[in-house]
Amino acid sequence: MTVPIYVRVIDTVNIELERMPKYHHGDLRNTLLAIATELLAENGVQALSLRKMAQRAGVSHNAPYMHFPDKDAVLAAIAEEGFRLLTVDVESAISQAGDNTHQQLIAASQAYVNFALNHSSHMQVMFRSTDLAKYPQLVEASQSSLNQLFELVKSGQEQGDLKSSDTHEMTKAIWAMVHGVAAISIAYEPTTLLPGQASVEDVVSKFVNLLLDGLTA
Amino acid sequence: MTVPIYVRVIDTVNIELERMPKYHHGDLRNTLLAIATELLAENGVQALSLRKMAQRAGVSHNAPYMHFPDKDAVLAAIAEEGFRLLTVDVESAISQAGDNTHQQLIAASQAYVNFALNHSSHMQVMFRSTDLAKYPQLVEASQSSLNQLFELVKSGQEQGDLKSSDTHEMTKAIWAMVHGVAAISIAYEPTTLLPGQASVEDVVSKFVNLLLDGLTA
DNA sequence: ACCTGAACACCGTTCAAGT
DNA sequence: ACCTGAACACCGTTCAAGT
Repeated sequence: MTVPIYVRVIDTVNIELERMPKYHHGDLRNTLLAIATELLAENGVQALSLRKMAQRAGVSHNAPYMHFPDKDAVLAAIAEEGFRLLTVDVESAISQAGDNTHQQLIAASQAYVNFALNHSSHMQVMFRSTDLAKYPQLVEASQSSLNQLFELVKSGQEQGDLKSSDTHEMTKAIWAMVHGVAAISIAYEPTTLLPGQASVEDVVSKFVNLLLDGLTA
Repeated sequence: MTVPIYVRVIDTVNIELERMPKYHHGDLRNTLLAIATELLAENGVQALSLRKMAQRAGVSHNAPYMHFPDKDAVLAAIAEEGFRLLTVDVESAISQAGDNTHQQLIAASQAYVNFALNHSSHMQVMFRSTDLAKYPQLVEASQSSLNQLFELVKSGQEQGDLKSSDTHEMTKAIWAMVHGVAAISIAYEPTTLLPGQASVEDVVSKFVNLLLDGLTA
């Protein structure tokens, strides 16, 4: 008999259809964060709403409050994830560059700016001003990203490629320069910093070289 | 008879009270922008709403639409005003510094970062990503702010204080560095870039000097 | 514990209507 | 031309209630 089997299949499908949208989300928190990243890429930070996230996850509009105290906390979690993604990109760029300090610094900087341009909404969330005291994990994620650069600078100093002035200061000066390029490029189109037809990579490399070589005659 | 006079005074007051909140706003557009600046300083960019602006101006919640097509345009006008305020601050700092190029550059950079910290919400609006093609006046205001720095760099080059490489590139490299310091300081507390008890001015001066002197050994 | 539905106070924006 | 009031579709957040 094929009919009973057919019925049973339909039954299973119905159970799935009824249960999927309610309750049993294996990991709603991470699902929501993944959806947030999608929505950010699609419509920008302005259009990101908890209600839309919940809708796309197939849960009620206040299910997110089971996992986050408020929208601010969601944004902090998104930012945290952003720093991890950024760190991966930068790390990969560094390891693919040669063992030359200058090359590594430029590769890391280019990766940073490319990440900023390819995930500009995510970047805006990462550098939105917020109460850091409330989100220690966010601070940790951002610091570990910065630490990457610190190690690069330190080894550059040890190899005699960079001046031996304060490593932290030097690291932060590079970070500021590269972040400035990223922030301006996001807000004012990359062409604001480009002279003509140059690529973003060219500009980053030029600016970092200016920093390395100095401006004073 | 004093009674008629008394009555007439009340009458005038009533006319005032009835007419003030309707119609006759001399310059609602600028009133709204001034109120927006107030609200930004009070509650940050997140809490800035057209309806609140209108309420504080004493007009209906859609009176602003007589002067701006939408909220985006209001933000663009606020940004534009911000660049003008910034330009004034930087200009004043430059003129108060000595005639030494390095001193002037550092003074201008310190003024930039101080403006960013003292008007962080305004700064966020100025560097929010938007469709620049829609707001040519905003582009103009930001470019005139950048032009200030360009002139400084150019005269520094002419006096032999700065290398004679591309003036635009050099200008933008300085801008990126200083803006990076500002952006990071706004998002991650100034202390993120400060070593210990140093002042913002110290940090800016140190970073700009690193750029001027170069990092390469 | 995890999720829902109803409710609240707020948005930006549109539109017909008033002067 | 300039402004209003009512209305719409959206928010974030709270809360009592269901499993």
